[in-house]
Amino acid sequence: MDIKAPRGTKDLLPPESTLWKEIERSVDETARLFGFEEIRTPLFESVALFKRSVGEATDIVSKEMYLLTDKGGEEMALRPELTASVVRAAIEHNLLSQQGSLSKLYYNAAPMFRYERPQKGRLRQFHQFGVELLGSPHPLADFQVIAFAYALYRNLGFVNFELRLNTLGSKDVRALWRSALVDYLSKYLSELSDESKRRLETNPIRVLDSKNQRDQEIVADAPTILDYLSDDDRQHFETVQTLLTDSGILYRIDPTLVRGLDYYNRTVFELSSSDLGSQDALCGGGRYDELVEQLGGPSTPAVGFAAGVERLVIVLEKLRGEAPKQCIDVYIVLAEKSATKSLIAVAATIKGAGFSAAYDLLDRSVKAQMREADRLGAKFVVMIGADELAEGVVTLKNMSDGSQERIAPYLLASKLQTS
RNA sequence: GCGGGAUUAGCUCAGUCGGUUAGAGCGCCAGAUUGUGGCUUUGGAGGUCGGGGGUUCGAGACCCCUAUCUCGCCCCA
Repeated sequence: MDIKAPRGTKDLLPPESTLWKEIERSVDETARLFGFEEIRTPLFESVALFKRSVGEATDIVSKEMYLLTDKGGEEMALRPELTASVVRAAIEHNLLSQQGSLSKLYYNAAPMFRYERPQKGRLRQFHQFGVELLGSPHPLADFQVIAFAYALYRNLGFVNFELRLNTLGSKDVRALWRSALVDYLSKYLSELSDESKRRLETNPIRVLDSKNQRDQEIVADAPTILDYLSDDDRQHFETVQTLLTDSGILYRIDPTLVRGLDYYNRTVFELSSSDLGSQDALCGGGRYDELVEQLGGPSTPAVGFAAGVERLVIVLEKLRGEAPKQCIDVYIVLAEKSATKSLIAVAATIKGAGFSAAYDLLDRSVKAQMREADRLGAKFVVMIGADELAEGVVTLKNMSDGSQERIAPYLLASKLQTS
């Protein structure tokens, strides 16, 4: 076959799909506990939405979007992220019209598209879950969003992850800091890596998380946002930290943590795992108090995060090793070919009692059927043959100890329930 | 978009200096066991050696192009 899945896309097959299902259930359950409700938005949106929210100069918008022009001549983009869409939907459906209204929304395993060079943990179609909490300026909102992410990873059994926290201050403060940063970095222009020289022009804040060693040495003494914070910003950030500390959530302040999307302000955070290699961010998020208004809605503070499902899966598989196979409760072996009527009746009885049942669909020998039962991890085998038919019974075999007995079919359900 | 590594059976991989019919383990199918799984044993099926071109008497191996995966850069979830 010469047609393959497009570069950077993946077919989701068992048993990995089982793990995905578990993650999705875990996200749903955590959302329920935190009182978040699900939102689903279109896979494509007007290009303008992302230009106005994520930022026209960002790589995501300037280089990585899947663009298409529909037959009506509208410029569309497959969504590269979901915050912009959620905010658009919240505005469009007046979820934010009331004073003091609050929206707690989440999304689960939602596909996103970015035209990037594929790598482990980085695909062109990838999937995220995340939350958006719209309407609260309070540090408790920041806390709740971080606590949501933290609880989720903890419940899935994560131990090796790190929560990094920073604040970007508010808009005017950030502008001041940014120009101080540019002044400082300019002094070292000749020593900076080429990449950082470029970023100094386009997005100086990103020089902070350069992986180049000399860059990092220079950055270590650079002016930090923490020195520029307003009293309100500082108070907000400290309260968030207090709330985290009080609930036993470990974090590290990382002044070099900056987010790649333009709309963030104040609190930003990232959860990362050393099991992932260079694409190590499990989830990232923060506060975006001006985005709603910027997209034409009422002035509404907000905070959220997004998490990569594929990266979570990589770490979980590493954590858990071989996936346990799904076992079936009962395999029905048909030893008398003409008895299909009994076969399907017995199968219906078993499934009616809430137990899973399977039987041979390939007209194979008894031996092959038994092998199949074993392979499927069947706890019991029900055998139907000429003898059983004549006596009006079935043979029930316990696969773990090999014992077997003949019983009337109507007793199967209760027998299975008590064993 | 830039640089490195990889691609051989369903899976994980070996394949020497370029040599004749491309191998192993696991998995799969069947027999030993005419109605009974696992363990053992015997046999069997399964390969356009990622694709295309070139060098050569001869290419899985060497050269070029290409696709995909992967590691790093970039970017980010």
